Amino acid sequence: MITTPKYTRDLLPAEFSNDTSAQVHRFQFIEERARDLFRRYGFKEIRTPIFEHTELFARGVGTETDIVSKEMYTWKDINGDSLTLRPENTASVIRAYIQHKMWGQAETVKLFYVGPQFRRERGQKGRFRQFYQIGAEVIGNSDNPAIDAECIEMIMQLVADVGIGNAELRLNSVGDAESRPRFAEMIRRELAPKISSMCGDCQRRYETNPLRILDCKLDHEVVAGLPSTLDLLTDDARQHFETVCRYLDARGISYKIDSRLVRGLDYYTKTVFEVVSGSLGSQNALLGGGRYDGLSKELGGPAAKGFGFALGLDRFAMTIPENSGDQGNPDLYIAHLGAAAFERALVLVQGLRKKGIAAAVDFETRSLKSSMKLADKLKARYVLILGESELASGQWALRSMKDSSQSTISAENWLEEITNLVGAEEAV
RNA sequence: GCGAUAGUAGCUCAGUCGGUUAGAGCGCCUGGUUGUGGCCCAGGAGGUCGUGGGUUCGAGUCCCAUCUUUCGCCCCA
Repeated sequence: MITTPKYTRDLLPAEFSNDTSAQVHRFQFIEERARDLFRRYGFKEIRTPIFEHTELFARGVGTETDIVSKEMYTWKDINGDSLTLRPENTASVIRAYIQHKMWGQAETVKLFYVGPQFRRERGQKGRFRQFYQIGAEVIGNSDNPAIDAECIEMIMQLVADVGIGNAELRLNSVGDAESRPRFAEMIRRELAPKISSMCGDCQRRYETNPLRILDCKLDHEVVAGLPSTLDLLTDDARQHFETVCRYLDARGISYKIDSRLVRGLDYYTKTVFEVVSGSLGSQNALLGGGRYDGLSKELGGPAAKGFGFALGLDRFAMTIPENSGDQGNPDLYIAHLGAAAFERALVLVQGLRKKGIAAAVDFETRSLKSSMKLADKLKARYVLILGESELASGQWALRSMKDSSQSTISAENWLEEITNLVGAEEAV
């Protein structure tokens, strides 16, 4: 039997999946809520290729990151190009911003994306080799803290809209280009006497990227003893961060400042944040993001500033309440008896579907009993019973599966009567 | 890449010390008299016990290998 590749999975309709966190209607529900928010906040959708030139991610994400150094699906195309399945989407969006010279059209560009990303990681709860992200980016001349605050506001609104209650927002600033060397210098100075006893990763990071040591879980006691990097921010970066905090306060958005929060992508500057949920297990980040003022230039574009975030749809789907989303069951099922009724039913569903009603009909003619069973299994809200006596009398029976009540539909006015009854409740 | 778990029916699982035709619940199909779902009752279909090798008179059960799952480390969404 051919199955899904390692650590990938099918997202299925609810009736085919016991694993609620892999049911498509939950993903659709989250996407719908997100799209509605993006519309209100003025974000337009962008769809970038699922693969790009490898160089884009190497330069954009950073060669020192885990993602680029060991998690990318990279292959050589026939013409010799090195191509890579996108491990994240921000670099692609910035690439598109540059390629299409968007800065010439609008001072501030607001884009969002929805789609699969690929990283060759070992699977685990909430982590897959093909996973889905929704993200948004604000790109332009301005690095006004109001942008940071508005994006965070929007994303926290989404968290609330989909019904996630126990999420915590963590906030930090990783500083600007001038702050970074101060962090590194401080960390090297403080850790010089202790580094030989720290873990292998930290010893390597000590040389290559000292900031990442803050992320270490093994030597967290040593890390906890370090001075806060927030004290080392340049005036500009500090002021920016304080303003973001003030703007969030004004909106009534609560957050926890975590000076050890370091993100694994190299492009972040100043504001970084993530939202975690206690109910996720070890991979507890629901979403993450921040500011990346150097990325456009790094990729050969203008010196545009940027702010963005990505949320893990798979993890959202695990966290939203049990009954979220509409499984798409029929509004009405037609139980037909006999050849004449069957042919009539085929035309009736066409009319109902044109009116926006989810009408179902079985292609086999069967007993009324098994038709009713099927309607029950399909979770149809109503059953229209169409048999010989109904056709003869012009009085059709419409049964509510919820309360077992039955009413009569007249053959002359059937479409209106049914739409009124079935469609009216639909709107509720 | 490292560590740990598990793999028996569509699903969730039981299966004793190695010993006859491998079980249960749920689901599915059929029936319980005329054209009415759920509840109940009866019957039925469905399994190379992940795969390959080995030990043995005999392997779902023991050994080795391999694949896959899940969870943790790492890292991220």
